[in-house]
Amino acid sequence: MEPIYIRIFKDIEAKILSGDWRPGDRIPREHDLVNDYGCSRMTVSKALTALVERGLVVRKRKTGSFVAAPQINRTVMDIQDIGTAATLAGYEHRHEILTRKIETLGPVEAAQLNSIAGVEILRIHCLHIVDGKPTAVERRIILLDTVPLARTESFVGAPPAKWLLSQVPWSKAKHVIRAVSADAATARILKIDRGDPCLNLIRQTWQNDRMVTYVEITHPGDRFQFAGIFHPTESALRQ
Amino acid sequence: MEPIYIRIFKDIEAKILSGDWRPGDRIPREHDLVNDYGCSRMTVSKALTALVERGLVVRKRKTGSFVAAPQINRTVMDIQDIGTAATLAGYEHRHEILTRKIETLGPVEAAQLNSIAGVEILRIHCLHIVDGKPTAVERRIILLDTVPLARTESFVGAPPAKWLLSQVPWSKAKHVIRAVSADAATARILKIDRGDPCLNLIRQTWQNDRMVTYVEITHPGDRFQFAGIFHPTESALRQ
DNA sequence: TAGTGGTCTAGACCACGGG
DNA sequence: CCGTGGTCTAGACCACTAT
Repeated sequence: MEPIYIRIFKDIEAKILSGDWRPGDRIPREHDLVNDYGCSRMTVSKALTALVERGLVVRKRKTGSFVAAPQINRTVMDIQDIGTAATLAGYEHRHEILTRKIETLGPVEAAQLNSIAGVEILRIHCLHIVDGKPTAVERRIILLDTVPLARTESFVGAPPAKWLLSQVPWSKAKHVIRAVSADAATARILKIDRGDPCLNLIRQTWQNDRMVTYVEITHPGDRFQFAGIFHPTESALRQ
Repeated sequence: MEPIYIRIFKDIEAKILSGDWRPGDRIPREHDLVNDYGCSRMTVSKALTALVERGLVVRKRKTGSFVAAPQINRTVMDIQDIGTAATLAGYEHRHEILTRKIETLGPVEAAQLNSIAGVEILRIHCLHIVDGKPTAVERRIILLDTVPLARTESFVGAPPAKWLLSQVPWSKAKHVIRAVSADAATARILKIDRGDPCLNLIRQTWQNDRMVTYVEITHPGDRFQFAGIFHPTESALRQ
């Protein structure tokens, strides 16, 4: 037996998606839905809350609930560490640490990262090999102040992304995706030609406003892509 | 006065983010939290539901609730139509329709799109100019069966993305982001060199399993990027 | 001021799943 | 079996805001 609040959710969602109720239209008051479905107001409220999360409805005190204005195109992308993605796709994955050194953060980089010059960092360069082919260069900075255990970690057993995930829960992440030309160093490492298009992912992670890590991952354009599917119903109801 | 369920949410979130409670650790039973906070079980449940959505907690019947395993790096990216993005960034935006013709979908393309050959489509090519510079080529297919009004729409007033959003609520979207080399046609339109790196976004949209549109948008690599910030607390609590 | 949603209670029964 | 979470009730008071 399907829960009542899911039935309410689906009914209203269908009305909106079919165009039967248009943006700006008023949705029945909670009290009316209580009567229609013969349930309590909490149950109606749970359905409406899910519809708000789904982005289909806006609720306003005193005035009522309405079909939301058409939304921007928002998508959820899983931006995984390369090893996990490769394993899921059924490929073998390994990594090589190219550089590993402890430095202090210079003023220029500190400004870029919105951090403080002079703090100790671990700088790591790492090559990822998937299915026998070089698939990504990872250039990473880890703030030793936030992650002291990184000082003695070799990253041979698990690549930095995976190791960090197991060490530090993160509370905020920022991503940028760009297309760039391979510079000479990158081309040499990835065994591609200089100037070839590359997909460039930058990720900066914080734990409670303390920066954890900054990483720039460069993929050959012909060997990698990001994909995201947005199934709004599922995400709103966790089904 | 902050709602109780938000206080509970924040307290547990802090325990997890600080590392005080580690992945796999058991969270107090709902009954215990009811005692701790002197509130009803529904209130506790609301907080825990939000923590599940946030990805910090998993709940299991009979066994209890636990700190979730470290999550993959999931981010929410706003993939907006170019006009909206440009306006938000404070730039002037205009578009030119390069091609607009009604066709039937060929078998090869139909297979690519997981659609049916022979259906009527509207094919549109469109150039986006932001801040006076060509910033994107848009190559789009609209299924006239799903969106019959497109047959007579000129797309002069509003670019296709914006017009579609106002016409058709979508229920599923799939995105792919790649880096590619500019081919000759694209390079000419965008006034860049052939082979220059380009950021390529593919979006396919459905309304209740009926395909609405397929679009491929190509940006010069040096004039566009995607950015996403994930503030999990805000998204889970809608604050 | 009055109508609407926002939150909350103090219970209840049920479904699931480990022992 | 029985402890846990999943859902639900029939109310209640409060906060906000359009009028």
